[in-house]
Amino acid sequence: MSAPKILDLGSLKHACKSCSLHDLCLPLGVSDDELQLLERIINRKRPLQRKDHLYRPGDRMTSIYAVRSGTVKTYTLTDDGQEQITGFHLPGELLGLDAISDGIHPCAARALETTSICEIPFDRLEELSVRIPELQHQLFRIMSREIQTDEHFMMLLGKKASDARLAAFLLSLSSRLGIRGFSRTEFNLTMSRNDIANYLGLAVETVSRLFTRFQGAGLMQVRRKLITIYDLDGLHTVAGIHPVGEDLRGHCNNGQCNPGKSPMD
Amino acid sequence: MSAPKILDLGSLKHACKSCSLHDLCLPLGVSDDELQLLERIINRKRPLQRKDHLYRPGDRMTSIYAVRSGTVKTYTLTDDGQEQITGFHLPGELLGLDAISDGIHPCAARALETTSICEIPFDRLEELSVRIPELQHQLFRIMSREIQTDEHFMMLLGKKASDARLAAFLLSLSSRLGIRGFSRTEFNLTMSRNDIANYLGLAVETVSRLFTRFQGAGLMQVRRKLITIYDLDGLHTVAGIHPVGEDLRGHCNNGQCNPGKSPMD
DNA sequence: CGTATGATTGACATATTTCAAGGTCTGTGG
DNA sequence: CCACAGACCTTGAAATATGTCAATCATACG
Repeated sequence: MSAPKILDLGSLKHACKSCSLHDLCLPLGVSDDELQLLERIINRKRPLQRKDHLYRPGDRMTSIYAVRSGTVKTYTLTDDGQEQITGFHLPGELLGLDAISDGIHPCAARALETTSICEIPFDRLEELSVRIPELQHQLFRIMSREIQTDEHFMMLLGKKASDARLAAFLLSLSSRLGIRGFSRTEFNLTMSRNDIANYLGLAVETVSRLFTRFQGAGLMQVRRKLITIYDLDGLHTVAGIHPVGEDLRGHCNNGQCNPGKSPMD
Repeated sequence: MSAPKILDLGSLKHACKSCSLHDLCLPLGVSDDELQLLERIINRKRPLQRKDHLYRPGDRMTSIYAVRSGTVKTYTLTDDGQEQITGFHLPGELLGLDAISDGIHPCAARALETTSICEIPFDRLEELSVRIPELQHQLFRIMSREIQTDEHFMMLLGKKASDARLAAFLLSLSSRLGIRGFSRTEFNLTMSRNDIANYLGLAVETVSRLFTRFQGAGLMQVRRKLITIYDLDGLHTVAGIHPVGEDLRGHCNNGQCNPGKSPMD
């Protein structure tokens, strides 16, 4: 089908609330009218199957995307053809922001499992942002947060040892899933050990050993893909983050700082 | 409003062209009128002296900044109080974009030498962006570019050996200076070895040794702060970027491929 | 079932850090 | 102007975290 199914507004609005554009519209005073305008430009795409590409490096960028459900990894190829993963994108997160600059996707985006996606044509989003200043502001905020997250990640790669990296990675997943209403302590790794290692700049073997070590230390249980975290604070300590020290909320590199729970489950 | 000294438009426009907001206005069809509007909100700040802070972590963010001349480093503090440098900002580059999200600076910004800065109040820039869609677009592009650069840097930290990191760093400086009209092959490092090491996730000693090695290999000359690059292509090769043909001499992840001794003594 | 893919584990290699020392430059105060 | 202190940089030797290589094991999948 060329034209994606048109959804009635009520459900779409709900969709945005629980799903992805949460970030885009909700945290600010976007009126219902404006919300409708926004929703009207959003397309739902047919779900991606595992290993399907959403886009590839060099593709023309026309839209940005929000993950509704599933997981997407983004990666580039190094000059010698190796894959370098630049991020994992969970439900409610945007991707494609790195392509605005050139209008060409520098990365590939690929589903790690069956994944549904909302597509937001960027030119229309820009038009709308001119008409809805709050939306423009929110877009700036989202991109800024991405930059902040990236900086944080650089610190991880530049300064932290392997165990701290893996711990921080797990905590990041935990927190991001938690924000969307999933369990913070029990979840499935949708990416392979290889992907994790690649992302964290480590060897697969190192990641594997660390999992066993963390498990041995009673921090968590690892059964294949299934992670059960027993000791979040302990993981924080390994990650070199002081968990209780008042400031975990203050930073909250993930946005969503409001203590209020995600509305849906 | 304590309008800082009003500069005549001619000189300001010239200032923007040669200086910093080049990126912001020139590459697109911003009319003279619009350019004037933009220029009117920009303040020149009194020059920073070496080690002066432009802002500190936790400071309220009200403006973004463009480096007119000089160098600024931005850094965060890790949880255990160590400094982690997140970037060096050369003339013509913007900083503070990571603070839009929270309205609070997550990083500190500090001058590495006498530095002059333009300040752009962000709320006014946003207002203007609503009125000048091309400006909004350009801002999105700039932020997107930043994200892209960060992704690239992650790859460096995650995948590249120390020599490739340093080579890439030098090439980045070279290219960025070149863009602004400075020499690509001869420049001063305004940052200490310590800063470089910190930024690249290496030990100072490693950086020092690499400099000697690069010098011994005839890639460049290092005299204290003064860098003279003799072989840009060679540096590209070390950095793992194939500038032209691909000749990596087999495996050689180490820059010094000769199994014998390092060419220097 | 048997083959392919991914994960784990061990032994070994090595790039980079750490530790320690000495060298060089720069600014300062006598 | 010189001497000195302190910061910065370089160099060497030893320590180590992590990568590489190789073998085995578990799981998924046709």
